[in-house]
Amino acid sequence: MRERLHARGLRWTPQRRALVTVLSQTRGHVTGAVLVERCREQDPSTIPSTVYRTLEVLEELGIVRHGHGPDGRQQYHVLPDAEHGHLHCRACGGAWEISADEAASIVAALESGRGFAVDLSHVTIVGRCRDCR
Amino acid sequence: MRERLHARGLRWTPQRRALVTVLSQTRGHVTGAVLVERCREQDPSTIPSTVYRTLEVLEELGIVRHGHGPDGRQQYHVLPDAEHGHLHCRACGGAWEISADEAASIVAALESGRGFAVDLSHVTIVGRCRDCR
DNA sequence: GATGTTGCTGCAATGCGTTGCAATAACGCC
DNA sequence: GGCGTTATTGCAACGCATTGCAGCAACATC
Repeated sequence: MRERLHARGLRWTPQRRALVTVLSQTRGHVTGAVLVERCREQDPSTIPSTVYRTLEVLEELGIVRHGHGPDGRQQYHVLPDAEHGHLHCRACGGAWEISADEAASIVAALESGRGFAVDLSHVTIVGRCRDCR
Repeated sequence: MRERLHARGLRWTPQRRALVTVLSQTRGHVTGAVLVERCREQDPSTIPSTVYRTLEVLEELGIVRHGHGPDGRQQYHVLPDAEHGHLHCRACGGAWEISADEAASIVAALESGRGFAVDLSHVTIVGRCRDCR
């Protein structure tokens, strides 16, 4: 981590170390607020704006990705094995991942039809799941 | 409008009238904040929470639909002629609509594969447009 | 037109996230 | 180790949206 930051002229600070530590203990999806809270557990003096700004930096480095939940709130996921989208059931609140394969058809359609490059990891599709219909 | 509200046991108030007036003068997409501001122009005593609550009611009646912009903020569109999704360019901020036809492939894929019913109007896809790539 | 119900409003507080700015402290270099 | 540069931090204020609650007022009924 430190080297990757330095390579871009960025700095390795205690606050960043704390967030990276928290992230390394995180699986799946987390909201920004949860990350702030977990950082606070480690260091109660943590400031939200610092966390959010660090997340921005880490996203540029490709360490995390963020999208928005059905309510529009931030959702981060760490070190995605593969790029994927998100599926949310409006009724039960359940969440699933959409694999690149599953999304291939629409990605290809927008690509060829409009020349639009979809950022799949930022896609959240809302609707109703099988059980809730 | 009044009748549709009454049919559900709801009430027709001056505040709702104001918002409906604003909406009737609105085309395309608007953020919640903009709607609040426009209502304020008509009636400076407008309260945000009332506007948002009324929007909720109108959404249940199918008068408006809301989704989230690339930043997660609310975006409303009025009386959609046809259900459609949204496409946002991360670089230039441009926005386009995705027709039901264009989205048909993924809607069908999620439907048959998972039994998931997509709410297309709530879908926002972010990426980079042809010009910005 | 008066009255009772109960859906709505106004308000205040809260939550999540962003931004501007001055002070701080990493880092490279000697 | 000391020094200068400048990326970061802390803080305070702001913006958008949501929620709880007490009082108000639309509406149906008489």
